[in-house]
Amino acid sequence: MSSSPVEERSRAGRESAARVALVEATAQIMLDEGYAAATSRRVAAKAGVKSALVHYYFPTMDDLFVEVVRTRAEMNLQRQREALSDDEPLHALWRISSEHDARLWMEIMALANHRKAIRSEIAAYADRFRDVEESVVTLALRSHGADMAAFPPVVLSMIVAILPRMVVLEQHLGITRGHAEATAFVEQYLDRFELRKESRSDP
Amino acid sequence: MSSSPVEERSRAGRESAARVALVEATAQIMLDEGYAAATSRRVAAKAGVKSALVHYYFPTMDDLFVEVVRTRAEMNLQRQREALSDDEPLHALWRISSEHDARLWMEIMALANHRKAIRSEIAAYADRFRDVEESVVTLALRSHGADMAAFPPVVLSMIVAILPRMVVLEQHLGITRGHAEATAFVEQYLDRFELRKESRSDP
DNA sequence: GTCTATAATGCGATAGAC
DNA sequence: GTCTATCGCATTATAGAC
Repeated sequence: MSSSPVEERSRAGRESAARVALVEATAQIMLDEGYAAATSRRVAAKAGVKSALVHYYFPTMDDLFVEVVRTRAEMNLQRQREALSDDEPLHALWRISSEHDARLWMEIMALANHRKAIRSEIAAYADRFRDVEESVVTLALRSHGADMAAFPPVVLSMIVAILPRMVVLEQHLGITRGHAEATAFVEQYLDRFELRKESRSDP
Repeated sequence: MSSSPVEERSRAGRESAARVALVEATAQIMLDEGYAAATSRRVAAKAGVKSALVHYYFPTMDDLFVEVVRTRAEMNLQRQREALSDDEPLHALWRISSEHDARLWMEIMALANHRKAIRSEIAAYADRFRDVEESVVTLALRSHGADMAAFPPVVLSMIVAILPRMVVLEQHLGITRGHAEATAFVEQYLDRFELRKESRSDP
């Protein structure tokens, strides 16, 4: 290991500048031009290194894609953790979904449809993510004595997770119909289960 | 034109056997292996012709992809039209969404994210599709005197359209959490607005 | 309308120098 | 750890025979 003092805390060279740059460049190209455009030569150029280095860090391109999924999954789970300590975790989760880079995840899902390694990675992530979502929603509903048989928390959490992502995707395609109504509808339901009376326009 | 008597009714050679086979082969490869695998050579091989013929019918690969989108869009709009004459059009639309090839549309959307020609094509289709969905839902709600301000038809129609597609996609990725509950939830709402009392388990 | 042949480019991956 | 150089193959697209 040729770690300088500054790098010493990084885990076994997994965070060398070039490696991190390659993963980030790959995500960026996938987002901008699609997963098919993320070739070893293109990501190397964007990261400012030569393409042979891609194969030094990631023997196959699949290894690189898996690392992109892992990295972005951890980023999102971290954002989710932060949302839990929000005053209104339900609203915070909804906001995460909206800000979420839905378009990158669409690329990742399309990729996962045809690559086993990525499929397992994304499935594991989705399970962890939905775990947290469901428990937050369950808590919110319970504290309002909602009828959870008629309105299962996991369903509300799926709608809260999926609808805003779909709106983002559609907007990029030039589709806008129903978006305003869908957003208003979900927010109205969130308010119903998580509105701190003393905090709205009347502090 | 060298049309045989049988082919005479087809519009200006746009439906030659080879051309149709190429479009179908492309859709199949996109579904099975992703849009990146749909190369001129691969689709030609699958259609049983030589790759130069692909470029005879479709000067660029984008032209071919656009034709796939057009063809599948027309197929789905036709299925939708048939659903309208169903005894329970709301349930029929829900069924279409479920049977819908969500995975192919995911590929098409990923492709559309980065290719302008395909983007316009899919936007036009989505608008026509959602048009019909919305009016069917509006009719169903109105005939039950539902509160449409609190429950906008376009939102219900989005949920009815998106949720089952998402379930299909996730299932293929190995995610199952919440699927049964989501399905049951939507069906319960459909039944509420479109249940012919005399037809259920008591004919 | 369909083919053979080919040009020009880009790809993933590896060997080996430094 | 990063580079140069290269192998072998696939890609889109075109030219031109039939």
